[in-house]
Amino acid sequence: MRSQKIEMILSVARTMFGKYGLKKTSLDEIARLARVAKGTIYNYFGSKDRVYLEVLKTEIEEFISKIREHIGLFSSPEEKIKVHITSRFKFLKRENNLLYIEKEGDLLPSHILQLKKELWEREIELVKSILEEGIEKGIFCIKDPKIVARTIIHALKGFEIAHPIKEWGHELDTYLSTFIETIFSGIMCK
Amino acid sequence: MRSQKIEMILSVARTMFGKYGLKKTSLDEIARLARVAKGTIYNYFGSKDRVYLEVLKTEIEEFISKIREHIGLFSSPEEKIKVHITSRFKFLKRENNLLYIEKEGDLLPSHILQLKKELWEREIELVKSILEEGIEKGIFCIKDPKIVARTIIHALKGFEIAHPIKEWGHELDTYLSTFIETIFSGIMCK
Amino acid sequence: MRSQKIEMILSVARTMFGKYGLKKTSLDEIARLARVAKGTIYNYFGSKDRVYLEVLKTEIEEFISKIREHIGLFSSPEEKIKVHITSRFKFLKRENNLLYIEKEGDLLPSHILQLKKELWEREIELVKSILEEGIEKGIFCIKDPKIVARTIIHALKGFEIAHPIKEWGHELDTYLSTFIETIFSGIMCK
Amino acid sequence: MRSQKIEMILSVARTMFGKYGLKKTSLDEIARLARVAKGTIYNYFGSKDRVYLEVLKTEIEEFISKIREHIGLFSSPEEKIKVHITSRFKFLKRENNLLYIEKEGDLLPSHILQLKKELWEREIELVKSILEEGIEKGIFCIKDPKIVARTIIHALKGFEIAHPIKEWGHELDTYLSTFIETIFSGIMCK
DNA sequence: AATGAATGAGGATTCATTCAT
DNA sequence: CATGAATGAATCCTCATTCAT
Repeated sequence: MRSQKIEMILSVARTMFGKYGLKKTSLDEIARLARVAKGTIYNYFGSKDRVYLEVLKTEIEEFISKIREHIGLFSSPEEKIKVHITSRFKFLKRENNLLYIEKEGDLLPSHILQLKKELWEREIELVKSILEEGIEKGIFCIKDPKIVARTIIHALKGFEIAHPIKEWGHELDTYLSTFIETIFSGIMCK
Repeated sequence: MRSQKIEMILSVARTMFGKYGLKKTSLDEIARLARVAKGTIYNYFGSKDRVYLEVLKTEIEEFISKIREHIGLFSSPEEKIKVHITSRFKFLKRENNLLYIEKEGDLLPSHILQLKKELWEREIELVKSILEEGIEKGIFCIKDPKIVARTIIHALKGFEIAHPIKEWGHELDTYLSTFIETIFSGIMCK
Repeated sequence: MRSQKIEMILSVARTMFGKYGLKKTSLDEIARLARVAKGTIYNYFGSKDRVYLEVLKTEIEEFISKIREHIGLFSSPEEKIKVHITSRFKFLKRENNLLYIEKEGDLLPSHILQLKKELWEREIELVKSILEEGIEKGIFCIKDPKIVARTIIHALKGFEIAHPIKEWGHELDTYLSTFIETIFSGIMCK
Repeated sequence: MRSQKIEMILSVARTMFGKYGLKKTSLDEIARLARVAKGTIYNYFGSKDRVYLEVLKTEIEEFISKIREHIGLFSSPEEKIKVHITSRFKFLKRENNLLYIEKEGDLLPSHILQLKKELWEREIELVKSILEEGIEKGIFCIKDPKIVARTIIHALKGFEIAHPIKEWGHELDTYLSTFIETIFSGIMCK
């Protein structure tokens, strides 16, 4: 059971990192808003990076489990893919999201970048397994499910880059529909 | 005609920004390598951001015109799309590239992010026009060329994120082939 | 009888202070390695300095008694002086030694510096008494045994400064021989 | 020609480093007393260490040249040695001296320690050359002038350790006389 | 007696920007 | 035009010490 102070620190950190990123968020500010001494943060986490890492890890696990949960509600591979995509964006729509695109680019320490990359691989694996299920059932007709999975995830990530969360309204839904449709027309058996 | 000093500054800035990003490049260093006084840079550009902006603008124009040039060599829409994709990556493979994904993420001032976003829109427009040409010629069978264009560009950008330039070797070619194939199987008329 | 915790703290402190010095050793680290809470150290010692003081005192007593013990094995003043010198260096060669030169220089609190100074005076007294014994026996011909004692001790300390322990190999032995010889040719009766 | 600011910084730095040592002197304080911005110090020196280094270098050169100068006034080797010793202490008696013993012990960066060690070697060489001169002239009867030189310098350094400058009054003179005498009785030909 | 959470002052370093010459 | 000296705010991190439990 984590102390209230830790929770407070993590909560503030999540907000600040989400809003301003690792570099532009200072521990001074986190400490001030969390009403703790800066030293306290160091007692718990040891470094700024570690605070970021902790927040990020939590967020990643939430992200993956949320998607899995939603997917679990459906049995047809088509539905699963659709739900994956919509769940994904629903999650990313949350304010101040650390997973939302590459908020920091190259400026993140390598072990943090690594963590992010691992997340994408997990997501790709998830999609791949759905595709394979679809292939077995004779619904999807594609040669390389891994590459198609990658294409899908990449396209979704690319979309994030081009469009800041704030602008996501109806346009997003329209886009997603057409996107999903396009994808399916490429992978469904004729 | 820009003075030789300006050219020198921009040239050095391009290299440094490309290598280390906006935040991690100091004007001190640019001034030193360009063999001018820091004050001189301020005389010409007024701020660090403006220097970055200038470099970025140049690069964007180069990027677009390079792609256009390559596309112009072909007449079939399919070829044009393929060439667009390959030209794109060939350009981004160049060392110290400011356009390569979001090297800086949120750390870039908003008017610079704006500029980048405009670039992607221009690129999407480019692809869209090719798609429309294909539709007219009865080669492509899709409803909304704008969204498909977006999907293509986004997927390409997503790929950049997941794979640092350095890792681009044969894998890139394989990926691109499959990617192109997948895309085409989705948009070509049956 | 000191509690086991105190012994543990002192033991760890000795190692750490010996390795890294007063300034560069943190109580956090001592507490961690001694498997006690930092507060416990404060309960027993009151401050970091006092911990250092305690360790130093122990070491000083060991140093002096070791030398006395070795000297006691010989009866001729010449031998005693030689043995003093060699015992001295043998002791200082031990890893993580608090007495080895001025590991901390001015950074030590004045009452600790005082303690160190007292040690040297005790050592000088020791040598002086040997010299006096030699004078009585007609072996040493010197006017002021106190100053000669001082010279000897000082020269030995000066040697420590110029040559870090790690470099002590054969060179040390050669140096010591010549040093002893030089000293003796100055103090022995012709 | 160094600017007035640089001179001011170095002057303040010399005083502060001399009084409190490298670790315990903050650049904040140097900047404040020198009436410059901290950044200015970094413009000139790049780091705290470099400031210390600069001060130390100056002091070393002064030290050596002062001794040489005084020695030059005498022609007999005996006098030269005596003058070396007294000049040495006269110099070290100056307030806030960086050369006075090992003010910082192990806490100095290695390249600074190196510089200090080089100084002692230079001083030993100086004494050695005087001893050799004395041997040629048939005044000194010793086998290894290098080791004897070392012994002399070491003994002098050892003395510094045991006795803080402040306590140097008459005692110093008495000590030096006896010390010199003892040394000479050991090295002069019978 | 023992703990360990919490503090907060202190210090080195970086760098965009200004401005007098 | 060009310079480059000077600034000072901003930021991360350390650690001895206190104190409520």
